[in-house]
Amino acid sequence: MNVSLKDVAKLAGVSIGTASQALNDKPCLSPSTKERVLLATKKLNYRPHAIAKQLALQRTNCLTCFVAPSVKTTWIHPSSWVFYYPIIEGILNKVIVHHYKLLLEIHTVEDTRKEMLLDLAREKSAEGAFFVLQVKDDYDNIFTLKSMGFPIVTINANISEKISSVCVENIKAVQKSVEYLISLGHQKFAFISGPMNHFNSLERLQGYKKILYESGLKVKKQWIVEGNWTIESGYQCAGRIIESGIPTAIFCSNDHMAAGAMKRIKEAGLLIPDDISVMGYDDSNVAKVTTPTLSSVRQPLHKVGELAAEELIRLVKGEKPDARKILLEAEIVKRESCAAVR
Amino acid sequence: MNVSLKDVAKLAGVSIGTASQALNDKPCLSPSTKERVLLATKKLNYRPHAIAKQLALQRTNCLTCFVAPSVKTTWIHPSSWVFYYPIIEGILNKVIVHHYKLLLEIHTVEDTRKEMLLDLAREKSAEGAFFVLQVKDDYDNIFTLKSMGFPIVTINANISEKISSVCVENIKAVQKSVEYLISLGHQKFAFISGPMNHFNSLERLQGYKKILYESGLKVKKQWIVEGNWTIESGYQCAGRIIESGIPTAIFCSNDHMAAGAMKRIKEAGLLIPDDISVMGYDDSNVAKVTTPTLSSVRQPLHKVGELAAEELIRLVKGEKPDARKILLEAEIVKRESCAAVR
DNA sequence: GTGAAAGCGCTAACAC
DNA sequence: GTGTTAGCGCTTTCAC
Repeated sequence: MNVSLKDVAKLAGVSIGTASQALNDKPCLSPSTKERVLLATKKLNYRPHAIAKQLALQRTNCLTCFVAPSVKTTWIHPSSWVFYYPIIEGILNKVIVHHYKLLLEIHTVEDTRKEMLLDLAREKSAEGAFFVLQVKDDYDNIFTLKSMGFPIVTINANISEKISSVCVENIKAVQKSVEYLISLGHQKFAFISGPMNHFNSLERLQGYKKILYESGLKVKKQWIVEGNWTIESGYQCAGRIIESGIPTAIFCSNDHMAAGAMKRIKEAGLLIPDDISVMGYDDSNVAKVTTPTLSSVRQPLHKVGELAAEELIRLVKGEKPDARKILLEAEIVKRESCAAVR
Repeated sequence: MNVSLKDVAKLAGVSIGTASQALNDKPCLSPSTKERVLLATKKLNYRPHAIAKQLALQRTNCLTCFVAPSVKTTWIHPSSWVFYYPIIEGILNKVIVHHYKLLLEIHTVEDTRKEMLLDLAREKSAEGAFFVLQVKDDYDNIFTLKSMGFPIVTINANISEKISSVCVENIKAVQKSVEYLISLGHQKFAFISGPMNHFNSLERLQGYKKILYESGLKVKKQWIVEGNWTIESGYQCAGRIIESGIPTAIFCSNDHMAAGAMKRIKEAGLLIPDDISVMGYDDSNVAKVTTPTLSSVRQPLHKVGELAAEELIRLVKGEKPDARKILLEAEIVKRESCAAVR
């Protein structure tokens, strides 16, 4: 049933070693025998046994993408998919042109602390790994993995100078957003954050504080509230903000929370953008269907995945294994939810 | 650097064969030697070389998920992610408990027609494959793959009696939705479809026609229009419907098109649900943030993935390789966009 | 119980 | 140019 190199060699009337050379385009082979082997290959519909080849060559042509959401009690929330999926797609897009395959693993953050993680390097089933990180945590095992010589690229977080990473400049993006709102005359800002242990949340908040400070505007503590990325939490957060007075603009750390906030704002009898401007983040489809449509921040997530893939493949191939810190810029997408302050 | 079984054996003072037995819990081994081997394993931080093991055992513990979107000119559209992602997550969830790994591949439909597809069986790097199918097409290569004895489960399409599949009952779901609308007094229905070469589109349309026919309502041809799943296309389609008169209810084949349709309806000065009720499909986040919120159809996509994984693993293990056709039921999620006809 | 040896399917170094 | 052979790291059969 299964045709092996031996069968091909026999049919072509050559030795198995010669057959191997013919298939791998080695020089020093008479064109005629090469042709005979290739013909036999066709006839028998032969395809090399991937595993045997991997063992002989000591390379698997396989990378793994390790997605570590926050606590994975049940399923990853849709507000996170919109973040993960384009990245994975970008990775896949590049990985395939370099003839690599991609394993996908979704684990909890806790799992990265387990001994298991080091098996990635010891089992040798993948040649390198992407870590899509969300939660600020102790990533000692990833450092260890790296120090074992295992090629790694972290995505959405730079956890060490020695480990390559690809991220979007959250801080800058938020600064640009707030600057845009300031240019519309806004001075009273509120901020709805994601969970405070998430890289993205922390950086976005940092950017927010920074630009407000630099612009000489005061940061009102009651107007910084923490949600959990969901629509519902956005709704709650907006409620808490309103209790402490009415800002003229609310920056939300993602579109889902922004949508929830908009609902709450409307229920309070306030108009968007007339009374309050709202800004989201992610430029997801949600931003396009709210009423009014939501201004947001578009991150080049496909590009993040593509660059991460190119970087990891570079590391795997062993070219100058110096770590790179790749930063991409996001862009503001202006829609109806932001307007000049009255 | 790399510790192999040989090193473990040497440290434990046994032969390599014995070491292997100890690690694999074979009987007929004195507890004392077994313990010595295990101790050496710990000391050396040994982990078996995955590829070598695979070659010896002739099994890879690896499955592949082949996602075949329609034409993949650029990137998969967000309206499709909301469909793919939960399925993949469900697969992953089950696959991992059976100690399998998952390869992810995204290709075009055309790719499934290429000889390359058969390499899946010949290269032996994966033991089985999921095919997430969207487009009605000629899937001869998948049949061939199956006939080569390669375990396969198709998702979202049943392309052969002989190939196991897991699907959601589109027809029934649409029937339930329309029945719900009929119970609200609606009689004048319009239908916004996805691309007519997509399995889901065809089945949903079929369900629509069936229930209207069975209910003695007439199917107005101008009120069946084809979109492409996007918000924009929903907007266009609604426009075309309105040109031929005003129905009291519009069924949309996904939430994104429904959101687009709602926008167009409002622009025409009509009220939702007062003048027109709108129903979506997918129960995505989009449905929760439109104004009014959108009634929709929730598919158990995680479950689809989980069942597909269990089925494929069953096939891989060779238990009764008879094909199964697994059908799951969707449920209606009632929100504000549907109301009794005035 | 344990060790020796063959074999999984391929590549690569080295004779001829 | 081509064939032979020794691995790659593991499992498993079969003597001892």
